[in-house]
Amino acid sequence: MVSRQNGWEIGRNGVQGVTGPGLRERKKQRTRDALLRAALELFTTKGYEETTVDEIVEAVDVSQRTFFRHFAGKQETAFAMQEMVEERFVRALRERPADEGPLAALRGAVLGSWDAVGESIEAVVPVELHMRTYQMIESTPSLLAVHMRRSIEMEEQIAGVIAEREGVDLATDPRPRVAVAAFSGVMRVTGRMWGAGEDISVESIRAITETYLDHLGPALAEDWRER
Amino acid sequence: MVSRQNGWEIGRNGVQGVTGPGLRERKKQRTRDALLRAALELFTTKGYEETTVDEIVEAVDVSQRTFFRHFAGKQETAFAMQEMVEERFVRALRERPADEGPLAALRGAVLGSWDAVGESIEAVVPVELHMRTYQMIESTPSLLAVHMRRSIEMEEQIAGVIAEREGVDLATDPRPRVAVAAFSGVMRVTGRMWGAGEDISVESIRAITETYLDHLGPALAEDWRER
DNA sequence: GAGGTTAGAGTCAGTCGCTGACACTTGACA
DNA sequence: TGTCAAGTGTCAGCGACTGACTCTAACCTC
Repeated sequence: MVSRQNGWEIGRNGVQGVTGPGLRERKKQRTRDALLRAALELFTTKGYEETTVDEIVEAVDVSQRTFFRHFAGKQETAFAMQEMVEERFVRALRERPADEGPLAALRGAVLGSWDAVGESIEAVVPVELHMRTYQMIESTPSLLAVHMRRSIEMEEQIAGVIAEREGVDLATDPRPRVAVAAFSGVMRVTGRMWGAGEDISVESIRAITETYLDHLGPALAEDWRER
Repeated sequence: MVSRQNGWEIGRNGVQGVTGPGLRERKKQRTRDALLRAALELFTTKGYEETTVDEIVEAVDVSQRTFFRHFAGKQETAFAMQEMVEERFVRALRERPADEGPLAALRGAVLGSWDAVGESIEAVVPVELHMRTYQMIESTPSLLAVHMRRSIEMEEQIAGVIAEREGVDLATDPRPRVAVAAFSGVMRVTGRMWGAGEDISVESIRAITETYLDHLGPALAEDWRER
């Protein structure tokens, strides 16, 4: 089956016209969410490498095969929430006022999406679990690796949005990619610094983000001594 | 055994005092180099994921266990050369004149180490094979992920060197990390652009590196329209 | 409401990356 | 020359993941 975003059957069953997802669909989603919660809970308590897929499926009481039908791999579960957040960020960036410069828009979008992160997430897993997951990713080498790759895939996407906003050609003008690369570099340091600290709150990472972005300009000045 | 960098036995056997590595050591090194060459050759011809460890050891005619005694994993073989290059870069950075600013020093070091890359490498594998390996890493998702993680580990190290050079405190001043993050971001875009092109030469990547670094300043200007 | 269709889940067997334990061979050194 | 141990081989086993097949129950049609 070509599963659509939400798998909604539109205007089919019954006389009501548009209905919600059917029982089958709901059951499927419930299984997926249960697997996800169980996985993240296990990862954050006993560690990612120390958690086997068998343990996850045992906690939800489904077969291993079912796990691999919902997720391409063990890793994918760790980034399921991350994916939602990133989607939100890109949308926020597209909606920034057109008169903002590239860096101002990026800054606005990232801070804005931190503010709104709670709502989208809580529907699937507790926000606190998501935050612990983020920290776990930062401190687990194999996940950190995937995290980095995902972030450069994001960079390409974001560079496209910036190029569009600024009306420049991505193929010939290196500035969108360079600006986004520098910005993302700072974002990554931010995440790492936050993960290394004790304060796991959303407010904390928001504050760190702001501080580090403020330093981007000065850091690139040629001589740091005469600031 | 605690294998040292080169495993040289100093001032032991015979009357000559300082001698080269013994027969055992040489044999070991030969096995390792053979495994490395075979692995990279297979990776670059039939693809990383499509190459099994069994195929590599078969090509060299040793047991699988031997492979895993020389390399922590299949991935490690893909980055063995990379490691040499990075070592060289850090050394080059430390040796930059003290009056250069942070970005100038980074730029000088990276361009300088591209120039010198050939010699260190050719001793183990043909430079052309190394270049193809680099391209393969860029185009293989799982390797790209590891590559990214390695590069942020490098960032931390480089930030330390920069902080030292500039006489600032890494613990309280975010500028070293921010500058290095921005610089590394650009370096990564550079590698990706090079990998996507057709020209696999060292000259090519050197030229791209220079071009992109030139754009770092302008790209961070607030308004691109009035440059 | 009966009956055919099919998506989702289970079972099983097998591949690949990787590790621990143990035995063997052969350089290294006294 | 004999002892020691580094480097290798063999074997058994774990964990992630896949393909092929079967079964169940939600579904859609009539």
